[in-house]
Amino acid sequence: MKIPKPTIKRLGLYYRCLNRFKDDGVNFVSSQDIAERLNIKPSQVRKDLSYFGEFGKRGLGYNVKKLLGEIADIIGINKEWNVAIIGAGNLGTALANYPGLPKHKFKVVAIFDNDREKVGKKIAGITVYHMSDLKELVEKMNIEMAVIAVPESAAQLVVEQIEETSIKGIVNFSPVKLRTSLPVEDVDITLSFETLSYMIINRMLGNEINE
Amino acid sequence: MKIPKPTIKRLGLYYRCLNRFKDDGVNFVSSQDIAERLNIKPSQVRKDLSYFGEFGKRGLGYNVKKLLGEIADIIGINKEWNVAIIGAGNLGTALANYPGLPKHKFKVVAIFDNDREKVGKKIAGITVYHMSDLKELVEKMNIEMAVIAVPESAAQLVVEQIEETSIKGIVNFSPVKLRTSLPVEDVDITLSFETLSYMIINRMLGNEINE
DNA sequence: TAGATTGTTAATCGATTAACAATC
DNA sequence: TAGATTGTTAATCGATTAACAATC
Repeated sequence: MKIPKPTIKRLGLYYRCLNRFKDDGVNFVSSQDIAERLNIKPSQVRKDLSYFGEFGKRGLGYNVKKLLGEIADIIGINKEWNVAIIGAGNLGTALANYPGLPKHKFKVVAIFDNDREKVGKKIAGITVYHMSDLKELVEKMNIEMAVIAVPESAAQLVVEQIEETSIKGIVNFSPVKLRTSLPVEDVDITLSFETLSYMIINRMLGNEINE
Repeated sequence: MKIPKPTIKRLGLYYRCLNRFKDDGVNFVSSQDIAERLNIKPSQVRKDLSYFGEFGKRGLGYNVKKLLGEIADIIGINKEWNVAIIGAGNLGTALANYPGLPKHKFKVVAIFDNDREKVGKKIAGITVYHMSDLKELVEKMNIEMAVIAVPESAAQLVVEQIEETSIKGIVNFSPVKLRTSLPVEDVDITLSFETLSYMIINRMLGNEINE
């Protein structure tokens, strides 16, 4: 079955939201409860979940812990992912230090850079290796995801080096459309600033904006 | 008129793409040329632009420099935006150092933090101030955008402090749905990793994925 | 003029929402 | 059983795409 991309994004949001409920000691939630917190419609929640199975009990709602497990299975965060950061600059350093990643089962196990000066150093306790060792270490360390945190000019080249390895997907922080057959998630920071810029201006002009 | 949100995002992509054409010395491009580079349909490009005016010449295409100017006007990057980063941790530091922001007219002019240890220091040449000075400095420095780069637990509190000032919009790096009437752009890093996780697993399972 | 490409309308596609029978 | 809430279908809404007359 064809699953809408927005549904996948929301699954991540449901997961987070359910964790809050769990922390609050809540055992059962309704689609209504979830929807309220996320500012969406209850039927959206039920529809999204229904793509993957029947997780609720009519009249009762969803068992929080059980649903957390189901969603973790669906999005694949029931296991730990080994991640390599490519680029030991500011962004790479920030991501290596970012506590949100290990907290969510994404473990940065290696950093790669082309600068021999940086190789051998440690960032957030993680060793920086030279790009030429990428293939070897990906196999050895069982790395499945790569983060592209290099300048725009180097991004496509890095992709080609990644494709030589068994890495299965890329989170791309560079503002370039990558040419690759691997799955890519773009995190486009300047685009977010530009969108905000548009929203501010048009709010000031009193124009209508969608969502 | 109601403009689709995806249209705004694409406007930013067109802008980038046109800059590449300009750098290559190209003077006129067709919707086809732009669409090819971005992997979308030419009619999408024309439709997006048509929300805002008639910028092309039939039979000829679009004047690259003129269209760059038009898009800059639309998304509001014909002027420089003064930006404050809230949170002088790793992420805040990375953003302060990120060359993509000033390059795109977003100038980080101040960093704010609650930690007295950090106040007075400089990051990427930008002074770190104490949160209690936010309101005063926002007025003095004419700051219009805030970047939330604080831990999840502090995010909503920061929003309330921002709302006391004349700041007009927020780029939010914390994984929390902010309650505010200001325009917010969320940059949800862990959600991107989770989406990639889903895509990898389902590609391996041979499932269909949308887009 | 002939060829090319726009701007726009209408058709299609996909995602969200309302409604409700099923059932805990 | 009565009340609540699911899972799912059908209706609606919104965004993308194809098609083509207008026109450079």
